[in-house]
Formats: sequence, C-alpha cells, structure tokens
Amino acid sequence: MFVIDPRSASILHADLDAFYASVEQRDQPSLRGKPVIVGGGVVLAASYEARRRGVKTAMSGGEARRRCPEAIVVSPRMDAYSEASKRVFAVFEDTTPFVEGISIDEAFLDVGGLRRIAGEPIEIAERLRRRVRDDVGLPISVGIARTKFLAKVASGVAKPDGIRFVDPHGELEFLHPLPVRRLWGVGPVTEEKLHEVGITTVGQVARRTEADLVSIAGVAAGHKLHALAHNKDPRRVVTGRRRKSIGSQRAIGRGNWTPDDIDRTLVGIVDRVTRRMRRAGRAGRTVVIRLRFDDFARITRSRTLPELTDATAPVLAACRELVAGVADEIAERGVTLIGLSVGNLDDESLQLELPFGSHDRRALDVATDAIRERFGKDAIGRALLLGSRDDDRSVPMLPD
DNA sequence: TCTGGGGTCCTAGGACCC
DNA sequence: TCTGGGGTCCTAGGACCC
Repeated sequence: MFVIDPRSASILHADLDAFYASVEQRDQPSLRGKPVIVGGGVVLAASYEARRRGVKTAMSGGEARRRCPEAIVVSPRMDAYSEASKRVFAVFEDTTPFVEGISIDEAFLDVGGLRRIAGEPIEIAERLRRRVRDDVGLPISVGIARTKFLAKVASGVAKPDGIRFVDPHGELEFLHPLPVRRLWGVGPVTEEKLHEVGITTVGQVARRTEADLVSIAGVAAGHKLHALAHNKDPRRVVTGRRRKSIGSQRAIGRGNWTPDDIDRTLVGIVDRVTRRMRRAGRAGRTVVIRLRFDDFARITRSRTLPELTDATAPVLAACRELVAGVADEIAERGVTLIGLSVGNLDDESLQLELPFGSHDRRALDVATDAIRERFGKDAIGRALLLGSRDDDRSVPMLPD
C-alpha cells in the first residue's frame, strides 16, 4: 500500500498581503488601520480595510470611491515597492537556495532538504513570516503543501497574515469543495464555460473525463484542469528563471491624437523599454506593438529582426513601420493605448573553466563575478557547475 | 464599473526546409 | 510531376496571472 509521508509537504508559497497598500501603511503610520487604495484611475492594490468595503484590485477608481468614500487614495511608488520586494526576496534566499519568484510579491520555496538544519516546514514558515514582519515591516501569508498548486491555494486561504498547512492525507478534502475559479488557469472565460455544463466545484471537475474537459476548455487547458482536479502537479520549484520579454505600455485617454502625438508617445515607450533592456543586459529580436482602439478592441503587430538588439534606433524603426502599417485604422478608430514589448530575448550562456578541485563557494564567487561583468550587475541567470565533486549543480544567481 | 501595467502560455495558420 | 510527413520559425489573437 502506498503511504504518503506527511513530511513530504515541503513546498512553501509565500505571498505578501495587499502588497503595495501594505508598503504605504508601513511608510505612513497615519494610514494604518484605514482603507487605503493605491492608484487613482484603476485600483492597483487595496488594503484589507478597503477590501472589506467591497474594493477590489483592477476596479475603476470611480467605482472604488463609490463603495468606500472614506478610502485614502495614494499614487503608486514603484521604487518603494521594488525596494521592499528585494528585501523580502533576500529573506527568501536566506531561507533556502530553492526560491522561484513568481511576481514582485510572491514566490515558491522548497524547504524539503532543510529539516536537519532548519526544522520542519511549518517552523521554517513561521520564522520566515516573523523575519519579513520584523526586518521589512510587511505582513506575509504562507501556504505549505506537497505540491505547488496546493501551496498556492493554501496561502490564499491563509490570507491575511496567516499560515496554512495542507496535510498530505487530507488533500482531496481540502481541494474538492473549492470553486473552480481557484484552479490555476481558470479565469472568467473558462469559469463560464464550466458553469454552462454544470461544473462549479473542483470535485465536479474531477468527476469528468479528460476528454470531456478537453472538449470544454481546449487541449492544454483541459489536460491541466484534469490534472489539477486530481491533485496531480509534478512541477518542481525552479530557480533562476529568466524573463522572456520586456515591455511597457501607456494608456492615453480618448482624444484627437495626431500622428505626431502618437509618434512622440512611441518614442518615449521605446526609450523606456530599451533602457530597461540595457540595464538588465538583455537583447531581443521580436518587436511587438499593441494598440487599443476607442471601442477597446485590441490588435497586435509584430516584426522579428534579423539580429538581437538592445539599441533604441532599430527598435524604434521597427515600431514606426508597424504603426505605419495600421495608420488607416488608427485614424478611423482612435487609439487609447500604445504598448511595446520586445521578446525573443537572448538566452546567452557563459562558459568558464574553473580550477579542478575548487571549493564550491569559491567557484560560485568566480562565476558570479564573471556573470556580472558580462551581463551587468542586475543580471539574473543560472550557473551550472559541471563536474563538481558530487554531481553537476545548478546554482541560482541574483534575482532582478 | 467604461477598464493599468507588467508579464506568461497556448492556438492556429502559413512559410520554409529536409 | 505529384505527393508525404516532420520540424521550426513567424505572425496574430486570446486567456490568464499578479
């Protein structure tokens, strides 16, 4: 008989609570305990006091103020959030080498190998929460489970400022009563499709055949739905993931924009994106322009360049060509958003020869220096140390 | 309720190569 | 001359996530 060891639940999903709003409350004591909304036009983040009044992320500012007139609205301070995120990730990295950042405010951590030096996953998670609270001054929730998916759901259940352990013996009991929307990859569209055929809970998804689910949601989504509902999630915590595209976009209110106005906006966006590429030490080949018209319909146009670049001029030239190709539509329908994303980013690797018998730590230092020199100090990457004593080892480098 | 800004992944058709 | 199957790349659109 197959027995699951409860100690196999060693994946942590750590998720900062109402991140931007929490940073504002931390930095401005007068905001503590009050409903705080970050972002004026649209809600980027809302404190839990505001959420209790019905304010939600991505809601329009007008609607948010209607629901919660006494809310204090503050402008986003991205630099402060980025700085806070770096400090939180430093705590993550200090907890375990196996950290997979998902976004500015959440990450998976694998603490499976740390029992003898750091204790049980629950103890590690408690300590992590305390450190983020004491060192960075922010509340963070942590879910602990055997798989990534369950850990993520658990941190959601734990919120705000909580911790939740999913016992490997009680996974289906935990999972099956949940609404389908909690499944990763189920958004409004898929949720609606599932509702149409009478599926509202994860347990009901689990009772359908895989073929059924594929016919409802499509090939990839169907397989994923089937797997997750049966609690199959073999994904490992992956370190050193590199970004695949870098982009920026700007919403411009409705107006009679002349081609010159649009070109000026484009120049600004190209400058911002290529600057960020150079700072990150990344070059790309595929230029994607995104436009949104007055009626909110969107189109994209893309062009793949023959060579990698991080320079302003070739990216701008490609953008201008792409925009020129849809000039008639722009004139006819009016534009409310312009975006640029550069993808197909290089995945350069750097090979180093280190003296045989180097101590791992020294080898890592040498590799780190070489990578910083070649790709810039903010580069993220992964060093594969071949032929170290025990086996090849993959070592995460700096998060960006 | 008139809707931000940063991303990832999937689908599907066509070009092209072998 | 006509036909095959597999693989990769490019383009456009869409769903989804935070």
